[in-house]
Amino acid sequence: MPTERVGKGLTERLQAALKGRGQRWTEQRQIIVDVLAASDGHATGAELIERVREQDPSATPSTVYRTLDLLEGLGLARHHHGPDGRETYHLEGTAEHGHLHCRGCGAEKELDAAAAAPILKAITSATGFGADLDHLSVHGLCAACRAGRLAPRVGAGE
Amino acid sequence: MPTERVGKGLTERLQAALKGRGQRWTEQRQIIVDVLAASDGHATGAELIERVREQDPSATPSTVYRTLDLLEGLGLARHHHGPDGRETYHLEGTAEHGHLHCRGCGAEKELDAAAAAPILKAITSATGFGADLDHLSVHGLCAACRAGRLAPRVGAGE
DNA sequence: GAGTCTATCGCAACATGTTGCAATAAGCAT
DNA sequence: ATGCTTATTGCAACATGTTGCGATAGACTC
Repeated sequence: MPTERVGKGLTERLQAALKGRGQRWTEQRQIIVDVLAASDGHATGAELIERVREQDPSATPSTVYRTLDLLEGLGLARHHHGPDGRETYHLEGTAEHGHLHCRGCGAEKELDAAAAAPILKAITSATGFGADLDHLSVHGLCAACRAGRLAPRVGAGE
Repeated sequence: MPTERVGKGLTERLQAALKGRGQRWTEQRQIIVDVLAASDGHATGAELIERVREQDPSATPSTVYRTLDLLEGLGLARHHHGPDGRETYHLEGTAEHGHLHCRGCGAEKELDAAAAAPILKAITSATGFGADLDHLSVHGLCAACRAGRLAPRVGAGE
C-alpha cells in the first residue's frame, strides 16, 4: 500500500531540518526525495532527472541537482563518482559503503563497512589519512576475472 | 636547452607503436604529447586543450580527447578522476601512483607504490579484488586535518 | 611524383553538470 | 486574507566530455 516509499519519517525530518535553517519545503523537493527513495540502489543524475520529470515535466536539471546538493548538505543523501566520472546518488538510508568496479567484467560490487575496516585501517597506517568509505571507489579486477584471465592482455596480435 | 621536454625516446616509441598498428603520426599528436610531457604533474582535459591550442589554435577538443584515449590505449598515458569527477591525465613516465584528497584542507597527495602496497594487500584480502593503483583515489581527512580538527563539525550553530 | 586507401581532423550536435539572473511563490507578519 | 521578504524555480548560457560524419591529408604503391 505504500504510495510513498519514503515513509513519513524522512519527509518530516527533512521539513523540520529545512525550517530550522530558514529554507522551504516544496513540491519538487518532495518529488525528488520520493524518486531517490524509490531508486533504492544508486541512480545517476540523468536518471533521477528523467524520473522526476515523469512526475513533474516542468522540473529542470538545475533544480534537481541543486536539491541533491541540498540533501547532501543535510546529510540525507550522498553521491560518489562511478568509473567514468558520472555521478551516482543514493539516500542516506543505505548503509555507508564503498564501491568496487571490475574492469574485466564490468561488475560493480558494494563494499560494506565490515569488509572495508581492514582497508581503511591500512590506509590510515600507510598515509595518516582517515578515508571516507562513501567516497572510496576501487577500480581493478575482481577475483573471478583475475582467476579467469586466460586471454593474455593486449600484446602483439591485438 | 630542451625545446621539447619529451626527448626523442618517447616520440619515436610512439611513432613505432602507431606504425605497427596501421595508425598515423601527426602534428597534433606530437603537440599533445609535448604538452602532456610539459605538464609533468597532472592536467585536466580542459587545461590540456588550452595548452594545445596555444601551439595550434585549430585543435579541437575532440581531437585532444581522442588522442588522449589513443595514448591510454598504447599505455603511454593514464587518467583518473579527481574529487569532483573531472578527468586528470598524466604521462606514463610518472610512476604508478594513487591519489589522496583531503576534504579538510583540500590538499592532494600522491600515494606511491611502496606506501600503497599494504593497502592493496588489504583490498585483495578483504574483497578478492586486484586494485589498480592508478585508479585509486581516496577521499578523506589527512593526518594534519584530523589532528587539527579543533573546530567542531557542522552541528547546531552552523 | 601521382594515385589510392583510410586514419585522423574539424565541425556540429549531443550528454551531463554548473551557474547567474529575473520571475515565482513559500512562509511569516499583520 | 493581504502583503512582504527572500528562498527556490526555470531559463539560458556555459563548462567539460563524447560521438557521428564528411573533408582532409598521412603513408604506401606504382
